[in-house]
Amino acid sequence: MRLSKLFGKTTRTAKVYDSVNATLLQKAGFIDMVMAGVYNYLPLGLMVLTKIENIIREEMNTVASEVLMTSLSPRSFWEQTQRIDTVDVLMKTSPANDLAKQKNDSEYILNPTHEEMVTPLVQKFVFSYKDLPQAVYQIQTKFRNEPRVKSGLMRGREFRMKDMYSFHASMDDFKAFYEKSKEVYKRIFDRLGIGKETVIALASGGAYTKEYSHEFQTICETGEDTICFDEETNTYYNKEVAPQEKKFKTMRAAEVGNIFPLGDKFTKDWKFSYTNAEGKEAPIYMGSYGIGPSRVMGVIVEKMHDEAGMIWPTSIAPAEVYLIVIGKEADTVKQADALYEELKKQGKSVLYDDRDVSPGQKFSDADLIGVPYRLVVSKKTDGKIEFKKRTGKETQLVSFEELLKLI
RNA sequence: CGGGGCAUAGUUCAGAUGGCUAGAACACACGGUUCGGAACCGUGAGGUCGUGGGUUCAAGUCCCGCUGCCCCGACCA
Repeated sequence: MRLSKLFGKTTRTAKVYDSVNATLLQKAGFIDMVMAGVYNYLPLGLMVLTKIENIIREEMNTVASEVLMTSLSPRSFWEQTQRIDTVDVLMKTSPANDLAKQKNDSEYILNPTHEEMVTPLVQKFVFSYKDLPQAVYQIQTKFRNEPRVKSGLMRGREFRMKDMYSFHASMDDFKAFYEKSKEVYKRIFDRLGIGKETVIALASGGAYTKEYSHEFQTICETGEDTICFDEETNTYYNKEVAPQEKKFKTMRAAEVGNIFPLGDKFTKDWKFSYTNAEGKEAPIYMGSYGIGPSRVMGVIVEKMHDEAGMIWPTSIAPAEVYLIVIGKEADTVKQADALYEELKKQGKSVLYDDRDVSPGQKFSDADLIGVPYRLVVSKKTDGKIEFKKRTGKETQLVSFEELLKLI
């Protein structure tokens, strides 16, 4: 798309935050803070978020069905599982006025997670062993009233989450699916460009199971978690559950995903069971599997940037190439316009910097926005195209055919 | 939830010890010059200094409450 037509702008006077992702994403016009931990996504930021979510979606579709559940839930659902008072990040609505108060109890929950929603939903369609297993997922906005938000997109009060829930007729079936989900998650993080630095760490399984849960932790200096690596057993632990030994190598990491066994906690609360092949009632076992796309976006900025700006992996960059035109001579503009159209025809996504601003600003913004390849067309390139990688220093003059081989 | 800091133009900020007819840069508008690393010159528009009280001849500046934001810690199915 043409930058002259794109809503949003880079700015020189952005506030410098402690976290790089909050600073750079706002400076580059990807996001806009509304209040602590709550951000608008502007076009460039939404492009990245959408690409992240689509990669997750493609991989999740291999093991589950996508649904979209509501953001609001009735208070009674949370009373059913007795989490109305124990989950302290719950955001509750207050009655709008006295009239609303008369009509109903007027208090709703803005869902921080969806076990309370998905269990009764699946219960409506599953009765027999023939209906199991089931796995559904959604990608949606979640609300958590965190006592302290911090670090830009890495911990907010409103954030994006992919959450999957699986339902099984037996523990064995659950375990097999749980292992399979790990493989799916690995593929997702590989495609997002952080696979090599993302490890699986054992973590607390929470209140409903004695087993460990598994966190997908991306090694990151500015992450909130500390993980420990046991070289003998080749195992990572979240520090919270690491055995009390001092032999571990510890490092900082950011939790980008978490999968955990739920046992029959929720299915029991909802009296959700099935009829087995012998005609007898049997318990249903559940698992829950999360990835935070907005947090992933923040973590990737934390890990991949330099003093000039962000450096996006190709798979989630807002575009593949950043095309700069310098000068207003008819020939130059014509060549740049034609190149833009040709690249689009070839299926390339292009940010075309056709703005009436100085060359210096275009170069600077290209680095800040951080798409993988930069192209320049000017009087100096003399009918050819200057090519440069965001991560490289040297430029080269190429023809259109040569360019297609490079990108 | 504890501790520290901050709140002034669209944005980022400067305004010691009270004297303000409140400034700068960036952004914006107009004119001109310029076109390979956030160009330059000129002109202009833009503010009830977060909010409610208080002290004072006088409050952006001092005191108290409230609200919001940033940072540290606790917390984080």
